[in-house]
Amino acid sequence: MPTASRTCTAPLAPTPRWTALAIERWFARAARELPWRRITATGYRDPYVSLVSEAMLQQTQVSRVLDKFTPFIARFPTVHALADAPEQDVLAMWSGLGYYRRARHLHAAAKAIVERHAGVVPADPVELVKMPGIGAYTAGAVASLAFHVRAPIVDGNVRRVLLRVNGLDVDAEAGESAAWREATAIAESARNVALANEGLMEFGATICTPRAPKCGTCPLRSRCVARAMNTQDTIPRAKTAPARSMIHHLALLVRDGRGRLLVEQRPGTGLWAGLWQAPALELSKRPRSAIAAVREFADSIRVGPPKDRPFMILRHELTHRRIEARVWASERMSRKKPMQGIFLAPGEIADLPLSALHRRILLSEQCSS
DNA sequence: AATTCGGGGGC
DNA sequence: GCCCCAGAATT
Repeated sequence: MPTASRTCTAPLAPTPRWTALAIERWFARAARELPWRRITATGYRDPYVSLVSEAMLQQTQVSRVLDKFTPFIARFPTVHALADAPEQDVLAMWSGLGYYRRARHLHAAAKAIVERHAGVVPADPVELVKMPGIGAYTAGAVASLAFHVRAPIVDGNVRRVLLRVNGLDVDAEAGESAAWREATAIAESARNVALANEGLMEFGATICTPRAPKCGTCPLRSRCVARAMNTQDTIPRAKTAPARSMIHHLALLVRDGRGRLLVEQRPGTGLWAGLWQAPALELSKRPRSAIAAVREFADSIRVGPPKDRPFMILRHELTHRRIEARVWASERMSRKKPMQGIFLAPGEIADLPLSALHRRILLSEQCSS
């Protein structure tokens, strides 16, 4: 028996090869069936489908994307169909997913693929990353998952998994470059890079979760440094949250004689750029008198006076803002000064690109009428 | 390097 | 309430 027993030695981190093979083995058995994972006659998945799903999945959970993905592909089945579609149609199919810039970028990327690559999605991540809305992650994902190119990918899941397995007790930002180095080594040593890459993400989403990771059934636990040192719950370290500003919306619901609702389009930049909504006054402070403000607003857009009280108050939270919307029903429109604007019937409103906030406003008025 | 861009799930 | 999510572009 050795006299110098090792009682408190840090465990040895696994090699990239070991991690890749363990993840591949696990994923081959545990993969969820998702609509964008279907294999075509080529033996690989449709790269256009991969491109759409990866754009939708940016900062968006799988369960959210499931509702929107199939209708989107049905409406725009090919890269040509998407490239030829009006932007408003693309936004309408994206409505409710958030981060609408992604939809515009995806649309622009489809046009670029048609114009510069004869309508064929490139397999080279160096080419992919030149397209609007495609960064290092999405380029690597399309290249590796749809073409089996040995390109690395690091998303929030992969970063967390690799930091934990290697016991790097840092915050997510500090661990970014280390995660890319490790992901590169994994992609290069994997047996099947598509299985290894997608498996790492799935593993992070279902086993090595942000909170309460399932270490008891983890296929990596024999070699996981975080598990051995009981740091799995603190990796990656949290960062301080940004302050949130308050915005007050005073929205008006205006109907014409046929019961249609007035809508306006937001400016081309900033929050909910180019999306449609009920006409609204937006204030950075709570108004001294909301009713006075909304009366003045109604007069300025030439509609009849609002009722005395809002019929609905909605609260909506975004990452950097918190929005309180008070919604007034306006009385009839002024006949003397007929206002100009766009009125839409309920069925037509359903086809507009609307933020979740204004969808709630407009649809609830449709229901209450 | 820090901010902006949505919306919702999970605890 | 807080953190996070198959991130990317802009400042």
